[in-house]
Amino acid sequence: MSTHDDLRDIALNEFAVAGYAGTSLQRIAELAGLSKSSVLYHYSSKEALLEAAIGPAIDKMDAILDSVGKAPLVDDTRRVFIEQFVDFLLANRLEVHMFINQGPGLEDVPVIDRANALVVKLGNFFSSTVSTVEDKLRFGIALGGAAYVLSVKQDDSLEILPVDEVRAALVTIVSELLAPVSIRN
Amino acid sequence: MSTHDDLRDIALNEFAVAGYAGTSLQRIAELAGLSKSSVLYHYSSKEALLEAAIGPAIDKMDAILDSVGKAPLVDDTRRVFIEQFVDFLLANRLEVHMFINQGPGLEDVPVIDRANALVVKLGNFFSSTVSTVEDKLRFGIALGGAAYVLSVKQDDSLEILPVDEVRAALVTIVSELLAPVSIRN
DNA sequence: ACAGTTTCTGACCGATCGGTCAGCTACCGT
DNA sequence: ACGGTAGCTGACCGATCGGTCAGAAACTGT
Repeated sequence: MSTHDDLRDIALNEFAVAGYAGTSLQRIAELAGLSKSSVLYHYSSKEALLEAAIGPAIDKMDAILDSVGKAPLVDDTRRVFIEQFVDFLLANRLEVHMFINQGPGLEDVPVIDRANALVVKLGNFFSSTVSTVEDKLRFGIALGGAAYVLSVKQDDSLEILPVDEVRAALVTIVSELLAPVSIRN
Repeated sequence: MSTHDDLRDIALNEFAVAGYAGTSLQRIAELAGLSKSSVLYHYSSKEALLEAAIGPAIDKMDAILDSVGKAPLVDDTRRVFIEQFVDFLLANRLEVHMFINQGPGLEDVPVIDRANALVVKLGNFFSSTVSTVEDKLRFGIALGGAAYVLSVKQDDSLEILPVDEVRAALVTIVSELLAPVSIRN
């Protein structure tokens, strides 16, 4: 893998675990075995590094939302979307954990604005069909809960578990959480 | 309210939204209408401020866990514990959100070690009865999801909702997530 | 062998960080 | 009226922050 991509991966990992503000360019440089100057050669600023770290994931999720369209979630459409959603979470767990938990408090950063807009978009997507207090909470718990459980995955014994099993369990749980009232009983 | 308590509340709020590393003593001082020196008069260090902000909540949750004892969660015991748990989350949403999401990455800070130990203790508490992959995920989603949804509560329209309704919905959802397999069907 | 480009570096910059300290101000009991 | 203490402040400290810049080093095609 190229030095450029190495830096992006290292930065993403550090941003997710220590926070954007809590991660220094010096620290990233040390982890990459480079000098701070070299990091700034590959990325013109700390913000550019953040953009490279979480920007693509935001674009991907945006694409998923657009492809599903504005149609209400019923039957197969709902099941397919949830599977896409879970796959996205599995492939981009650190990114999601980042802009879920650091989105507020990092305002005035362009890429963070996109991230926050994405979360709002996700919320509107679900609340288009339901909007009771409980259903709002259900959506938030599914999103924040999945992001959390996948972000600490590496610390627990969960890391060595087969991905397929985790995916299946996640689909089950998220489906249960997001099931419309008409189906829930 | 006293200046001392004011500072603790302001710090907790800023730590939760901007992160511990992302919050400067200068910022806290400005929000309190004081100088940085005054902040350090009331609290001897930034770490002491963190301890005051989240320490009490950790002690409270510890007490709850101890009072329930090591008995497996069955029948009424389980229901009572979940209600206590939800009430704790509602009363300490910022604290929980903090040491859930900033626990890793803030090592070497004494009070954070206590927080991390608490999360592990919580995990063991639930996995004493069940330990399948799905059940581990269910616990994590309930904990991380509830912490997330309550921490962003203020941004959404959720803020003005009656507390009772939120509490009831949370109890329902958490119970559903943490229900043992024998009950789930 | 040489010129050109990419990669990388140390020295340096102003700003801000957490924290110390001497001293100012305001209120309190006597 | 006065000494003591609690609250608060600006000046200052060394360290670290993100970022700039001139140039060394390494690799390229010819």
